[in-house]
Amino acid sequence: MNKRMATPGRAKISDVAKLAGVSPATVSRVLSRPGLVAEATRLAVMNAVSATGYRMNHAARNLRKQRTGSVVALVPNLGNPFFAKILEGMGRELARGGYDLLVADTLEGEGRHRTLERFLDPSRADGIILLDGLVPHADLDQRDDLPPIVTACEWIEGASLPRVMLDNREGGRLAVAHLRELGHGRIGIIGGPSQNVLHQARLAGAEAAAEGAQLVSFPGDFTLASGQAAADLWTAMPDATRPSAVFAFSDEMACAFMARLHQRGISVPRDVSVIGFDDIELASHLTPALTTIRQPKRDLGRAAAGIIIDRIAGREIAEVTLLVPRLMLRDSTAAPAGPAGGTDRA
Amino acid sequence: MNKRMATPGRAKISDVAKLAGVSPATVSRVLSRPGLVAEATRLAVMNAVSATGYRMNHAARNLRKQRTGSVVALVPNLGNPFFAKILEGMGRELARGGYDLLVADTLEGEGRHRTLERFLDPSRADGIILLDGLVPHADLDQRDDLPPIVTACEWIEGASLPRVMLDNREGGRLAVAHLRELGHGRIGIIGGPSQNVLHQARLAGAEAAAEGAQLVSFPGDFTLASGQAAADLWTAMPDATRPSAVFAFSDEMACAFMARLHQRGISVPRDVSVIGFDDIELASHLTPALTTIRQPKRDLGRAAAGIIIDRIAGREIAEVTLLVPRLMLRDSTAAPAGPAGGTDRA
DNA sequence: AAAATCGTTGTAATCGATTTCAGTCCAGTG
DNA sequence: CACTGGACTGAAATCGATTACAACGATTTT
Repeated sequence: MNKRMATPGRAKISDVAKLAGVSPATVSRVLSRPGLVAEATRLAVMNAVSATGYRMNHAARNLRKQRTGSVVALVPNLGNPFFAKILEGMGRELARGGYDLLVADTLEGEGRHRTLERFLDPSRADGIILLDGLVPHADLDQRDDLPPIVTACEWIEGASLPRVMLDNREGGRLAVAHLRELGHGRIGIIGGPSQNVLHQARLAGAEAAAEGAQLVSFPGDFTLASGQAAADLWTAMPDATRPSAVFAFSDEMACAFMARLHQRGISVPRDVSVIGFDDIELASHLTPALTTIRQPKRDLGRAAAGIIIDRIAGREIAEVTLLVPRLMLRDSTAAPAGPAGGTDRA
Repeated sequence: MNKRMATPGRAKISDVAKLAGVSPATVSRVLSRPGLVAEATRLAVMNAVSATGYRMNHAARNLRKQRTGSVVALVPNLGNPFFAKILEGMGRELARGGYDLLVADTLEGEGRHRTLERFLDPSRADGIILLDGLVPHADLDQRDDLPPIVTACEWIEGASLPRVMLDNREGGRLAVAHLRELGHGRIGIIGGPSQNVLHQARLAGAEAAAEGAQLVSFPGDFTLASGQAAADLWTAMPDATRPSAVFAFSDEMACAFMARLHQRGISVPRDVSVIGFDDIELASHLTPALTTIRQPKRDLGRAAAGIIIDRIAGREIAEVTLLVPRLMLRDSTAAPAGPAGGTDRA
């Protein structure tokens, strides 16, 4: 029953103004700073607004105010469940700050560079949260024609952009220290691409904690497929060199690794211990429940959001924000079966 | 070494025009319809463009052209890995059509209604793909001030909006038919919220295929937690009424169900068969590999994208697009252990 | 030789909201 | 009574790109 503009388009601010018998300026004021307007006028305008079903035109407002009211998060791959909770935390925090969160996929490889260029634009977003470390170094930190940027989770080596991330090194250290404590002396690592910053940091931590233990590398790229492949490699190794425990740099790889081993009749953790990284929601619902290094994902998202908000507002911010990882002890790790009658030695 | 606007802002079209010695109109033409401009002029303009580092202002363009060049997908929960592949297919198809895909989370519950209202706006998106069925019926299909909308996966009962979705009824039928064929006579159903459209359709299919078999309902809401809870209920049932097979309406519930049973020493599929729904990427990497009903997720995304593109272009479109489900036979289902010495009866 | 046409370019209006600046009106003050 | 100041409102400029329209020279047509 509303008396809306039956016309093709929608009511604009001047229509509302006309109906209320005031100027467009006044309508604008009622909508953005009601305090400036006399009570009676305000009511008249409000009535006109609802009578016309008026809704602001974003393009016009953005053009005039030179801001968009939204922050864009660029992720390398929406398919990765790992990002889900991060984005959730981010969205909530941004909402509190009055921003909308929009997520775009950089579609790894292919159009990556192009997608990035398209969104790195102050006329599209007030700020950018970059969760993809594989962007061409570019001079992202020097160009003056970009909106504020913060990198989260991954980061870009060499660029001086603010970063929010897990202490990945410490995470790697925790995992290997745990396996060492259980008594494992030969530890497999299913890592990421070798130039990946997360890979490097976690590996550094792992090496630091290895001490006497030997680390054996399996190729990986964080995907299920590579976890499965690692399982085949592991199975094919001679007993002498085969690690008694494996540290996968993502829960997905750990999951696929375990599943493949199970298919081949190998039992986790009896025959081999497995520890993952991330603590995705599913990790505790796997068989066996996966021991892993937890990233506080919601906090990470929240932190990144907080920082981008501050940067947009021109406030000073921390260059690096490190969150602390935590070992989630579950059922996929155990002491190694003695190499030849092990347990009695204890 | 680029000679960029050193000034606070960026070069605008008039700066480029000045440098190239032409009018802004010509620059605009070079950028959008180069064919209209003489070769020499075109080159001069291109040079000026790269010399100034000019980049178009989206807000201005959107305002003038009355379009945004992007499509917004509204999902109820970014955390659900199920959406990942759908969004991926969607993004690619939209890119081919010249649109950007932006994803926003409706943040189930809380701000849902508000988020929706914010994005349902032609000045924000040229089209909306709604993956959340729980929006207030609203008169979404009748209002003339909204951009084109298509619902995908879920849909809104009663509204006459175009829909793209799996044939959920058929999916339910396939699952139960499979279990029947294996010889299960009492089948548990871990469903969704009872008013959920997916739940209803799948249940209808399940019932249609049940024939003599008895269906036993467990409460569920598609989450891991509810799958786990169902496992506890199942375990607590007396042998006489306990189903020998369970059909979960999501892979996540199936996964949590299996993991919990495993913890309690119950073996799948020996003691109970489990079938899921969705075929998320992880499904084949679970232990045991999960038998499930596959949704062609990428196709679904692609189809939804295609339809919104057509709607935006004003072309006629199909009101309902049904994709066909497929049974993915893996290791979590098997014939029931004979109620009392079963197998010999065959 | 005049007229019509084509290719190319510039002028200026336009999209819709915000905001500066300059009033107008009225109450309070000296 | 003239003046200051405050509360409120409107006129008009502005954000930056697009595009309808007009204009111009050069060529082709009649």
